[in-house]
Amino acid sequence: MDLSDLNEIQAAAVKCIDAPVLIYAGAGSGKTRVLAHKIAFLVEEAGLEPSSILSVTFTNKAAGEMKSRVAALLPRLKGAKKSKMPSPVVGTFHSICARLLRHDIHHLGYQRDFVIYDKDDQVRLIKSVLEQHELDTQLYPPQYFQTRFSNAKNALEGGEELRSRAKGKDGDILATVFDSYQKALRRNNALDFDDLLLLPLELFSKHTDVRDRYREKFKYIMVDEYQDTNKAQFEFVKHLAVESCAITVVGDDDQSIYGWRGADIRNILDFHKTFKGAEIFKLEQNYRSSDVILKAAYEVVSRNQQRTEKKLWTAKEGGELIRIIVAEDERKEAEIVFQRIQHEVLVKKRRFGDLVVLYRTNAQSRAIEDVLRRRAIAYTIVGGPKFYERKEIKDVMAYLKLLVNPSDSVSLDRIINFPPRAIGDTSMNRLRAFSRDKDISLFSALDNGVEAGVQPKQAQAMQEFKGLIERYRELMGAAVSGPDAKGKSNSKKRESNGHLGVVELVTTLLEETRLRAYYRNQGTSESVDRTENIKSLIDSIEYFMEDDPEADLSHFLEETALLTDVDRWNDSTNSVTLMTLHSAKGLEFPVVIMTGMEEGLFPLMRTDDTDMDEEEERRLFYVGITRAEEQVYLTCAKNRRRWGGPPMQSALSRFLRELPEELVEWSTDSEAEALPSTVSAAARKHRSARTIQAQELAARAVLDDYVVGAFVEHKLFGKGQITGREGVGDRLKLSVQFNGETKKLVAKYAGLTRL
DNA sequence: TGAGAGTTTTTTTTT
DNA sequence: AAAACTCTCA
Repeated sequence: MDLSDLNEIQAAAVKCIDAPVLIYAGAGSGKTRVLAHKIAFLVEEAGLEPSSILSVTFTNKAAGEMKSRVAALLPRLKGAKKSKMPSPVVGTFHSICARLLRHDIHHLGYQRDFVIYDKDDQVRLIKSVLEQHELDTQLYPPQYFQTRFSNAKNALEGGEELRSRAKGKDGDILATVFDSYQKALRRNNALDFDDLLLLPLELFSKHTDVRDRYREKFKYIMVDEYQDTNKAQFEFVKHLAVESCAITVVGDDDQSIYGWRGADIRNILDFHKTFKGAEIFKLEQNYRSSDVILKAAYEVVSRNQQRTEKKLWTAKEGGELIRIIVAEDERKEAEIVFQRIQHEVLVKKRRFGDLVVLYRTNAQSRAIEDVLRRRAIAYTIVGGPKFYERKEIKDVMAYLKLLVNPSDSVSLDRIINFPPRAIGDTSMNRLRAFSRDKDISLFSALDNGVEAGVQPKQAQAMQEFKGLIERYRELMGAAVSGPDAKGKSNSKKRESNGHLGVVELVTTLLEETRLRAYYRNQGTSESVDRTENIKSLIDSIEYFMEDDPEADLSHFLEETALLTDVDRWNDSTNSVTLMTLHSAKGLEFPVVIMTGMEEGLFPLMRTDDTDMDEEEERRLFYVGITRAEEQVYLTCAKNRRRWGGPPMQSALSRFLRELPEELVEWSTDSEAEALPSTVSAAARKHRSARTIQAQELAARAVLDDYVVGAFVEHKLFGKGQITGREGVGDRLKLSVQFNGETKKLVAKYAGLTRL
């Protein structure tokens, strides 16, 4: 097989298939290329079936990339009909485990149509457990339990460890609540994120026949971003590969940034202990960044004590200096971000899609977003207020989840009285007590309202609701038997007629429940957004179904639960990307603008408890810088307000001082504004840049001054005032009020002059 | 029971 | 500053 695309070390790592392989792959060292080649190599040279190779990636997006790169390398994969030729199994730990459990979870006494609880669902469930134990949720915040439980599970610990780690009564409470929480999950036929990783382990150790089946199936295992695996993930890999030793893992301890999520750096450092005779390769040639960027990044990260020594190098020389810009406050900082975008696009002739703005916390995006919106810069936010976490979306999803799995009491709780059906807390509490007493699911208890001591009117409403859900379950083609029957009913028999397509089903359901109408009739500007969001949820269900006509509702639910924000990010739209440093891992951009470079914010310091992990913060900084190919900007604000309070003075981030002086260039926002009036060479350069900008502005109206309220002049209509705007770039339309008459004009062609 | 006013908390990063 | 939660009154 042709490995001429690879350098010597890369090729050696690909060809080494007789021993476990650990590849230290620095940022931008071409590890995806290596992994893709190795899969192709295993197929071509070792004769493995593609479907017998399991490749674990960090995001689903990376999985998609991996698949298409492998396909490009394997002509027979590419040419063949997709359905004919099985492709390698590529996905994240979570999605691979979910798929596995859909197959085999019945061995553990769960039903296959389990739903996945996100953090919000978990907290709700914990809250109801706390109430059941009559614990004050003020004194015992559900959030806290959620974190503790998740950490415990990630470390493969349970109630006992929780008990012994905490002192005294707290330990008992933790253990008790944990126990009830687990039981509640099981009753609801639900798994939380951590269970997705844990249950396969339980399955493998209790049912070795199942484990052996998977060992047989997966003849070779590859794991990317190995430095970010936690204990459960490590055990999963170990189960499958410890005997065969047919495994390659790729990682970079300098890019380990998920310690807080249970990622265990020892997994990479102790790899050779678990997998005997491991071969280690270090990829140190970087194909992404300029020499300046690499040197700066190394200077910073090499201060860390806990790391294996490696130093990236590049064949490129020199590069643009790193620019640090100090702003007065976060508003000015956002202005600077805008100016730099403007500069890069107009002067350096870059596309908007070449730029990324990074920050430590999601909350920082707002100030930047405000300015970019005002300035009509097309931007895309990755993460932040997440679509699938919006209230209205969760409401609709709760209906869908309940259709798939009526045992899901968290979803039931959420929607039983939404839109209002006159079933309040009192009634529900009675019903809950009743269902616990009789040990039946909350859903089936809906029939027994009167028996549970609920008022007749409410009891009837409950029955009606149950009838509604059941009717739609039938329309959907689900087994009619209900939740308490054992889950041998297979989902795949909806060829039979009388069943609605998923989209029709959802639309009708939303009409009948009047949920959409509820939001539509609120009449607030917010409710307009919410209605829109519901619409786009339906659209995305439609797309999903078009993509995979075989899929059903539970597939859709699974996908939405496991997709990350980066997965949903469409990098082909030509717009500036805004995201957190964590989300940026694995990505690259010509220009990186890192904001909020202040002590306390980055490195981030929590005001209350535990002190920060300085080394991890530094690695995060390293990850940020090494995303850049050519240019890095670092900005900070001297004063910043955090959550509404008065502006607080902040000191420059220590990381700024750790950069070698000769590689950086400092300026402040006031200097930046003053530049054109001075006479230095740099300033002249800058001024000519401004001139170009002005011309470009008029011609392209991409970066414009057409703010609402501005006064403009039109050749024909004369003087007017801008009253509204829609669209961006060439499609920017302005509403302009001229002398009593309002006109809508396409900015590009209107030839307006700002007054 | 339901709506609206008033109060408190939140923010670290994410599967 | 916004969302989530609690309280009060009809």
